Amino acid sequence: MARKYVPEEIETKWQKVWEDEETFVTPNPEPGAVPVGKGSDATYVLEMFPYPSGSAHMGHVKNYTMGDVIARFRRHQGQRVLHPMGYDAFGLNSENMAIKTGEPPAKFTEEAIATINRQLRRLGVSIDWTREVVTSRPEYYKWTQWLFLQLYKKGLAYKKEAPVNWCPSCQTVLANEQVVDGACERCDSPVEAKKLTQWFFRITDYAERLLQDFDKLESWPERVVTMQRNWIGRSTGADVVFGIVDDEAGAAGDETGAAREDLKVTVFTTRPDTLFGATFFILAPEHPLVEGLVSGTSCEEEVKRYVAKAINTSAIERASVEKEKTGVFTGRYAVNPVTGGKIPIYVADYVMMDYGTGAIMAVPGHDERDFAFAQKYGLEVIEVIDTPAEFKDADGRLTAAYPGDGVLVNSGRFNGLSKAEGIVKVTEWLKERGKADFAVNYKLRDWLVSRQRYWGAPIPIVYCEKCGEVPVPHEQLPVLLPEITDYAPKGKSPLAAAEHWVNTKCPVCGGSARRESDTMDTFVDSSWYYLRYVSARRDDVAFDRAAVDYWLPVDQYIGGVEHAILHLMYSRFFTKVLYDLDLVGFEEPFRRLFTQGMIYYRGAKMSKSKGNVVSPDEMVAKYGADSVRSYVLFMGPAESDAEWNDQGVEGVYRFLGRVWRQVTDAIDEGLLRAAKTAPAWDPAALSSAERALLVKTNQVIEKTTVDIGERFRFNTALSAIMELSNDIGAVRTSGLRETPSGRSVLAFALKMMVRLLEPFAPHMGAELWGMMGHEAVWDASWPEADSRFLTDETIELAVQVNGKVRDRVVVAQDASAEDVLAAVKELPGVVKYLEGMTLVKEVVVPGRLVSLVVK
RNA sequence: GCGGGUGUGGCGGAAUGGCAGACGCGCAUGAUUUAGGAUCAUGUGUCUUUGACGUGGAGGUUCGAGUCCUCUCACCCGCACCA
Repeated sequence: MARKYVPEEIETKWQKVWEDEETFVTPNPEPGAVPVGKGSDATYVLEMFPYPSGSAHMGHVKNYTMGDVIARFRRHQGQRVLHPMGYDAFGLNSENMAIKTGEPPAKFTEEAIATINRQLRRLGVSIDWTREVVTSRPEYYKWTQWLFLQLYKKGLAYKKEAPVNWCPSCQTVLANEQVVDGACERCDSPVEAKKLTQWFFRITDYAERLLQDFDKLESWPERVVTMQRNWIGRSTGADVVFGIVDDEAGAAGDETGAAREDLKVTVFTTRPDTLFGATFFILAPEHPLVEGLVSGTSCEEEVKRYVAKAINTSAIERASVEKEKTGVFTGRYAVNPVTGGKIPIYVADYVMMDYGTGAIMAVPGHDERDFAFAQKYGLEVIEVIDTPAEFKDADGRLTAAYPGDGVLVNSGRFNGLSKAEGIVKVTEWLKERGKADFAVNYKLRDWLVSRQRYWGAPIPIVYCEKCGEVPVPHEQLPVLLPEITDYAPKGKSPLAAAEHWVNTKCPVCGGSARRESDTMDTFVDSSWYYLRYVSARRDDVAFDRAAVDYWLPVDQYIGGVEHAILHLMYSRFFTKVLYDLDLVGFEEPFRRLFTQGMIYYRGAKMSKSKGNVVSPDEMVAKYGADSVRSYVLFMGPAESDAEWNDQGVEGVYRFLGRVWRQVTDAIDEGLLRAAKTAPAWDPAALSSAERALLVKTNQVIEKTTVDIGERFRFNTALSAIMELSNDIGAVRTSGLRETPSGRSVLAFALKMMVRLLEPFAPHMGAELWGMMGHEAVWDASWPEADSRFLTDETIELAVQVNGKVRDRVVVAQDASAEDVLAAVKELPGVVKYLEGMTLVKEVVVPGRLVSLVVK
């Protein structure tokens, strides 16, 4: 008697089998057993590892299911698949819990890991758990610290004073990500800028390679590449040196004025061609020259007041484009290096200290911002690029800045050049005179990695009274996090208060020393975890080179687009550094990247505060893992956002129930007792109904293979399998089961349906495949479509006359165009439209349609 | 402002330049059932229905356009005084 479909029963059964038999454990090849380099049989499928806050959500379910479908599919194709899992376990969630409760963050972290671990196993994700990594455990962060030291030795990790985000209420430094609209994410107080000495990684050294190596990627979403490109923000132009002179009256600055004539300020500009139109000069309020320039002048008071105000204005407010431009005159002048003319120097907060040199030449005629400033302060505007009339008033004066292309005018010897020529010629002319050079500028800043936080990897540096800054030697790693009781930050890292830990001995001279008390940004942990998986249990190396060479780079990386910039760019940077250190043999870690869309519910992103969360646990309990897995991929294209629909998951559950019944009923009828291998059908001996089902089955094999393997269109793969199920259902009452060949076709269709569905619904796949008398569906090779049965013998073509479908014609699949046309011209629906007309064109699209044009 | 993307039934969505709406949800009718649920069958873009119209809008290319080109509107995402 057919068993009822009880997902929980079969799912827990197979999950236990997979666990007990270590089905998905994939060891590294024995040393020497494989050729050096990436294994031709090796595939690395990786999903971004979760941050363990509480429990897994539907986004995780989608992410890990997608990876699992691909991993299972590749295994069926004969690949050895590395499909590991781990936890990005350092970070603020557990730390904030610790601050609130006084209990150690490790406790919350490990609890969350246990929960997510259980959830992933309950979903039947085929993971090699022997490779699990947890970034907050000493056996992992030992190697994070080791990597820090590799960068340190290369001069890529360094300290400098830098402004950071400071929350006065929480008494702590915040990461940029924790600053939301200029306010603290946790308490909403406005964030202040504070100068602190911080550790940085010199990612700017790699800016050019990070841009160039996009060419080395096989398949990344264009928008991710674009976002990174914009973030790196390369622009080309020139550094131009301006001299500074005293004001003509010389009243206030007489005594020091002489010295200032030698003073030089460099600006970066993308438009050296407009230099003749530079009518004033601006310094950022934070520019180091400002104070000296104005000291003792009549402008001093006003400038100092302005600077103080600008520095106290929040970054968000100051960066607002809508804000009216403001500035103050310094009483000093710069010398335009091409005209020799004196131009006034202003201080204005629309010039930022952290881009370029913090000083600009202002060309109001051809820069909108400079134009607005010139208007407000009555400064001269000169047209130096021939400007279209719509930018001018009746007198020919500019009414708006013209930033476009044009011919140079009012520019002396350079008149008549194009914008592009002007950029080159003006720079070259100045370069010969030592006043400029070609320059490239990036928006990318060095990566600030120190955090004044407890729950992170300690930076492995000690400060010795005698030897200064000393890296912790390899043998002394890991620098363990000390156990403390008060996790609340008080302006510096909670670690700084752990005196017994901070006080240590200098590794060089043995004298008394103090440990660095800052910890590393958690993005450091996640920038190399994909390497650790290959050697997760090794305690003598971070990763084994031969194993890395065999498995990496990652063939398919899958995750959310929210990591488009930070995580993905930091990982690319790390890989390049490791390549330069000859620790890995490739420069890009992720060959193919897939960014999945988010799951919404009731019109919004799921969140606990909105109370619109769909719990994976509840859904799995109600419908089973197979249904939840299948539904998250059936919702729509995996890369698009999609809205969770309670009835949608029910529909998929019904579909799986139908598959279950179709197969179990067939087994009860003895239909599947047929031979275990596919019979070699004789095309000529098949009835049309048999052939139709056989063709459908082969078409679905073909489509599913392409949809999973090449297109990542899981929704259409599932649709196709549903169609197959519908067709199987439709022959239930037909005569198909009355003949041996009919029964064998039906049995074949049922088997293929189970096989094709298995990556999505692996438990049902294992159960039904077993009930059919086979073993270990997860090891079976992927079905291949039989090209003899991909099309039917006859096909129906639509017949168009002047673009409108007027009739249909059934012809042999391989009929010639002549035969088709001859048949078409007999059709009553066509004859009607041909009468009294002249046939001017005939188009036959094989397998599609026929199109006739008449006049 | 700059960059990227998306617009198709009541809903999610499908469609190498070739019969728009596959598949699923929902809905309707029927069968089964004491009833409900489940299951099965049939139907389901719109309209003034012998036919016409339909993929945000307007043009264009083509025998043929959701798909390619030009312009335009709406929404979403990223960056944003980047010199």
